[in-house]
Amino acid sequence: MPAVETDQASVRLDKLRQLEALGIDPWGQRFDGRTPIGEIRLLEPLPFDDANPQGQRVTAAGRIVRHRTGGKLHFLELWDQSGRIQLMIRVNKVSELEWKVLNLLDLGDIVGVSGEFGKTKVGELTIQVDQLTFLTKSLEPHPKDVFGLGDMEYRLRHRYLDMIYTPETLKRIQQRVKIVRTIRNHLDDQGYVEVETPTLHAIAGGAAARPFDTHHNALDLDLFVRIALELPLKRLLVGGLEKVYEIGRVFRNEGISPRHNPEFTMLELYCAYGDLFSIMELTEGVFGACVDVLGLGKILPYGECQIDFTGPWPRVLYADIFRQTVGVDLFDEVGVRTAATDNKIHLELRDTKAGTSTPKQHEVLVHELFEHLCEPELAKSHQPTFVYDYPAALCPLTKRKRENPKLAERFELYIAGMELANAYTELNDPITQEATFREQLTGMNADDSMAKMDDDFVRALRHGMPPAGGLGIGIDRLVMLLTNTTTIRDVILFPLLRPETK
RNA sequence: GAGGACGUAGCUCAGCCGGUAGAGCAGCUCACUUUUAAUGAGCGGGUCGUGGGUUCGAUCCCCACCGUCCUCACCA
Repeated sequence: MPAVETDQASVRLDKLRQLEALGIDPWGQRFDGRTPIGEIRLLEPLPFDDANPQGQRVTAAGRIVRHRTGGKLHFLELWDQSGRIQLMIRVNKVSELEWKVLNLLDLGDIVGVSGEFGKTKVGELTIQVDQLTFLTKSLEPHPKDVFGLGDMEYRLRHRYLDMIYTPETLKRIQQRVKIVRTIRNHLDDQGYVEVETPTLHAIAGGAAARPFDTHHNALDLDLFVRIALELPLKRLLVGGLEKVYEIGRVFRNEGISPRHNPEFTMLELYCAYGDLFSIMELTEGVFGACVDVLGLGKILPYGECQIDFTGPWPRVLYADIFRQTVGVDLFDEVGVRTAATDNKIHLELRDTKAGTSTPKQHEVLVHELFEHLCEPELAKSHQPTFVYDYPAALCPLTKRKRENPKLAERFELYIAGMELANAYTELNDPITQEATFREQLTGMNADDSMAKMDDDFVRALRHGMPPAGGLGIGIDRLVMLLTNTTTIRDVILFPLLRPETK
């Protein structure tokens, strides 16, 4: 007895050949007149009555995701991006050719159908098919969806299957689109203009992160892929755009975690004549619009907790939360060093390559203490909280407070322990800007410094940038928060994975 | 970068003390004109991530590598 061909892909290829033998194009043609399944499901479902058909005629197209065969009666489920619906196909309702095609269908094939919409005896919304059009053959077996897709790697390497068989995935994609569109509408309504600025930068400024390097051959020029949108947008403020924003991809050559992907999407906006506090209100407005568009009320679940987005949100001073949590004053250098030692924070930065170590500057220690002690404290409440007035040394692009130049007018928005937004009253004094670009924080890795001399940017400021407020929002984290998603990989369609090696 | 866990059929997963592999679904064949994870009968399907080692014998123990996940570090 010859070996039976059992490989599922081969079986499917064989069915493709059989379709061709029947004169069917296995890759299909234009198919007009379909209605999304989600809309069909809203029609009035009348019970089927052969003698007196009253149901509405509908046409749909999509993927076969289930197939219950009977002798002369088949039930299938058809899936499209708007939903699923049952198909009922009876032998005496379709042509002989269509019946042969039906018996060659595999899970994952794409078909178009027309027929009467109604409900079966048990009340299931159904299309009783009288026209079956084959549209696309699937040559690979699809995962059986009954128990869902469990393996993260499989889901990420086959995102297209994840979209079909893990309903939450498609839903999150759709919600992300809604959220981003809502942000654009909200800003456009307030007179903001959206722009696109370069991705390739000669100087990777605007944030503290390691950039990706690249090279332009014709100019023989080393370049970086942008790590932030900030500096080009502020040049546009100089140029007279008063309310400007960009939603764009930025790239940071750093670790990957449930909250970090090497490329992610940022919103940055700048508002001439605004400041830190006008930006707080704007931020509440943007978040509020996004929360509203989901239509789930003002209180959304995130993991174990409930987040109440009703504004205005609490505003707490960095210095206050520092004093309360760490127990010493922000500017108490001795106290801070003691607290750092007590909390096992190293007072020196060791450069293992150079074999040297440098004592860390006061503000670096302050912020390490803040991250170790204050951020967990902030995470306990889960509720949106603005933390503002940061140590100036940590903020080279931020305007100093007039009454205390050791503080800068910066806030970060914390929700559920995540940093969701970062905003400044923008530094528009070119003399101070040049000085902060020159000042390297001592005890901080040079790669990580936000202070990178950018003469061209300083020159722009020297021509006069209006006082302004600026805001950055991590769109991926915002979508995570609003869609109750705990890993950034599930709000990014194709997060970075190592390529498979055969 | 450090530590931990995992990798078995198309998918989801079992596999005990080391004795050469199992289930459900999917696939194939047959039956079935109202199913809902349809049902009934039967049949196929595996380089147990890769490469070494120990052993009479390795999916199982050891080492290395590859990949994924988690925690930490990094991300001021």
